[in-house]
Amino acid sequence: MIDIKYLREKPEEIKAKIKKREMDLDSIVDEILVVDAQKREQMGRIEAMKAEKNAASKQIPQIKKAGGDVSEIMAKMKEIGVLIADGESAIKELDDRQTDLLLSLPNLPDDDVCAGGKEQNEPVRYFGEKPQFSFPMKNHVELCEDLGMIDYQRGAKIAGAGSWIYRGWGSRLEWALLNFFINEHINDGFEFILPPHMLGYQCGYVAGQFPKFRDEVYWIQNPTSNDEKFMLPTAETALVNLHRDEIIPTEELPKKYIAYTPCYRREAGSYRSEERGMIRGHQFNKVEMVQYTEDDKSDIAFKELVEKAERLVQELGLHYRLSKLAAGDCSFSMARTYDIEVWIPSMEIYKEVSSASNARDYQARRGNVRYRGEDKKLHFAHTLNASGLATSRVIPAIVEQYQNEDGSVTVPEVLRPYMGIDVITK
RNA sequence: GGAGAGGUAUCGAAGCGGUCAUAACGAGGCGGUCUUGAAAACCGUUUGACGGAAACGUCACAUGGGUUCGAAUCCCAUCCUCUCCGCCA
Repeated sequence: MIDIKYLREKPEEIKAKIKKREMDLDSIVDEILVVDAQKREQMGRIEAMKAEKNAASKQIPQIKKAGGDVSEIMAKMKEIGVLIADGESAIKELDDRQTDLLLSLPNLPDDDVCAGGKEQNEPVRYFGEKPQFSFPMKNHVELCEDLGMIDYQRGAKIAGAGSWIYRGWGSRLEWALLNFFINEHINDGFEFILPPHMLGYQCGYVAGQFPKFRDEVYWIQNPTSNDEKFMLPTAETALVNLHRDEIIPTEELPKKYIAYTPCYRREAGSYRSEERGMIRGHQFNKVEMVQYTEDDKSDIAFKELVEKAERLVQELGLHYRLSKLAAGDCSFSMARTYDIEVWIPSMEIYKEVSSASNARDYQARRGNVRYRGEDKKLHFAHTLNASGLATSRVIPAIVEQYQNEDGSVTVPEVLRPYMGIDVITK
């Protein structure tokens, strides 16, 4: 949520920043200004009437006590009451409208984030090199099926397209990765959270997924009651709500959390044939990092998150690149995003395994997450998140980058203690 | 699922139609007196949001409605917490 005071003062600046995202929302900004002015004008009138009514209400018991007649004043207050009620419903309408409009504005990109869409993303650095194979390379779908690691057929049979089953060494590799990630984060002082997977609407609202992206998640409805929940599309949704409506004790900042959850996404209409296998599915596993910081310290946290995510990929020995996303490719709620993209040899493409973002105060405003600053005033916290990491892109990278001529896959060294073997064979 | 109790500031808690909502009382925090220092004691001070250039005003007692000239207080709905009973992994 964008600060209405900022919008009131610098509407042109906001319009320009949104344009960097390749969105033109000038008309929305203009409408907000109009609604805002109407609302304030209306509030001034109504508050004056309320002041009059409050004063009269104070007098009534005194006049009564003195034995005076209050019927006239009461009748007058009744009239004013009707006017106030009308005015208030008008204000509420304007306020609701303004909120709707404000919610439809994305976060503003940081000044150093370049304008434009995906094609303007800038690679920041590369790690390792593209592996070369002296034999005919297999893709991860073949490798995983041949080695009995992933069962795509039965996954689709029991749950539909976009669902797969880990089995045998596939499950063991998945589990090893998750444990490896979690242990690294615990060693770095992050608190390990296992949150509920079904969340209330408010969580998606605070994270910035709702109302705009309401259709992209799975909803749980119950035939015997009206309560609705949704399956979290990322643990970020749960973690950025932990301190909703709280004043976090300043000495506890920064708060550093990680959570492991499956991520449930509808991915409606997004299937592409080159994204076979486990590149894009309705459920994938991810370890997510989230930090809450003071509003002048989120840049430090951002750097830490990017470096931590990078380190995991480095330790796995995978070739990747770090990209700084252009404004138009950053998520709706985010002021800046860096992606870590791992090399998938069969696709000859870099695929995202981690996305690190700074939401600044955008989510905290929606969730009313505050702390007391040195100036003794309440400030909105900053929230940041980064995957650390999503396994569904890591496994294809591992099996493809580590494949051997005989169809076996060498286990990355850091995972061997977790798996108890050096090579996955048939 | 059934029965009951409850949700008021940082915490505990009083208030149960107006004269106690900045909100009693207690604790905590901050400042001070005393002290070599600390503790104790004592004194003072401690909500946030919105509108307004300011003066000042408005709003907030879980949430949303209603009754009333006036609601923390009465009524309705919803959410949450706790206790007991039932069912269950």
